Amino acid sequence: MNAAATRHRYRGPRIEASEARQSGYFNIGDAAQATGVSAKMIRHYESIGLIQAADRTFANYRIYSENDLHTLRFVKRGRSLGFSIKQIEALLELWSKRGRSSAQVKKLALQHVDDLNARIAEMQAMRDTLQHLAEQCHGDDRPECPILEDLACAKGHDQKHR
Amino acid sequence: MNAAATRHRYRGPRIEASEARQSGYFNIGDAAQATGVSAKMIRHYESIGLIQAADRTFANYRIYSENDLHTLRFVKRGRSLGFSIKQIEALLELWSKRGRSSAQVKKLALQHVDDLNARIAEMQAMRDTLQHLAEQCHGDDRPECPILEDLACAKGHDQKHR
DNA sequence: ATCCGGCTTGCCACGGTGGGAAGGTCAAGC
DNA sequence: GCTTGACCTTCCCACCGTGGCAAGCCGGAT
Repeated sequence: MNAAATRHRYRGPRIEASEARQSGYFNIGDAAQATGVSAKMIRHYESIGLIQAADRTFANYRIYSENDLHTLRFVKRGRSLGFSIKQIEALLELWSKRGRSSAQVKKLALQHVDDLNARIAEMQAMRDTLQHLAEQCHGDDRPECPILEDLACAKGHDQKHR
Repeated sequence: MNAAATRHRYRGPRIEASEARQSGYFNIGDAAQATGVSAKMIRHYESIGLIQAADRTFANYRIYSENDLHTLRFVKRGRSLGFSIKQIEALLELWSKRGRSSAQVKKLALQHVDDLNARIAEMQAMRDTLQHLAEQCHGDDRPECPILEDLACAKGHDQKHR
C-alpha cells in the first residue's frame, strides 16, 4: 500500500529548491496566485488541519504540487459558495473517499442551502423594515425621523420578524 | 448648568445599593432582562465606548436608570436591524443631537439597505448555484456527484457570480 | 557581494458573542 | 449572628476568517 504515492499522506523528505521547481512544484506565492487563496490563508488552512501540511524544501519553503493546487481550488470554491471551514472539511473528506455516496454530499449541500435561505430571509426582513421606515422619513433638514423613533421606542418591534 | 441631572454626562458619585434600588435603578442583570441585551454585552458596549459608563454603587455594581435602559433598547433594536456597532454609534449620536437632520439618518439607513441588498444578492447567488447542483445530484449510494465535481474542477467558476 | 523580493514564524487586529475562573456582595433563612 | 445561593466584578480565552506587520532567512539576478 503505497499511500504516499497515491494520496498525500506521508509527505516525502525535503527537496532542494531548484529541483522542486523543475519537478513542477510551486512556492506558496505561486500557489496563492494560481488558486486565488492568499498565502496567508494557505498557511492558516494548514495550521488548522484543513489541508495537509505541505512538503518543504531544505530551506523550509513550502512547496505545492498540482494536486495540492487542486485541493486549494476545491477549498476556494467551497468558500466562495459560502461553506464553512468545517463543512469544507467534510466535503474534502467525501471527495477523497471513493466509497462516498452522493446522498451524503447532497445532504451537506442542502443543509447549507437551508442555512443560506434562513440568513437571506433574516436580512430581507431587516431590509424591508428599514426600507419601509426610510420611505416614511422626509430626509430633509428637520430632525423628526421615523427611523430614529423606531429605534428609540423599541416597544414590541421584535414581533416584526418573528 | 446641571448637566449631570439633565443628560448623562458626568455620572454622579456612588450610591448605596438599596438606595439605588429604591430610586428606580437596576442591576445589570435586570437591565439585561429588561432590554434583551445580555449583561455580557452591556459591559462590552460600555468598554468600547458605545454607551456611557454606568453609575456604580459603593460596592462597584453598575446601576442603570430608565434612561439607560432606553439607550440599551435603542442599541438592541439597531443590532436586530443589522446595523454595525459603528453605525449604531453614529445613530446614537444623531439621536442625541437635536440639531440633526433626518436626511443624515435616512442616508445611514439607506446605505445599510444597500449593504444588505448586496449581501442578500451574494447569498442568493450561492444558494441558486448550490440548488442547481443539488438538483442534478442523484443523492443515492453512488459516488458520482455533480456537486463534488463542481468543487473539484474549479475552472472558471468565479464568473458565475462575477 | 549586494540587493530585492519572496519566504518563514509569530503576534495583533477586526466584529460580536459566549464561556469560565476567581473573587466580592447582597438578601434571605436559620 | 452565620451560611447559602444568586448576583455582581474583572480578566482571559474562544469562535471564524482575514489582513497587517515585524524580524529574520533564502533565492536569484546584477
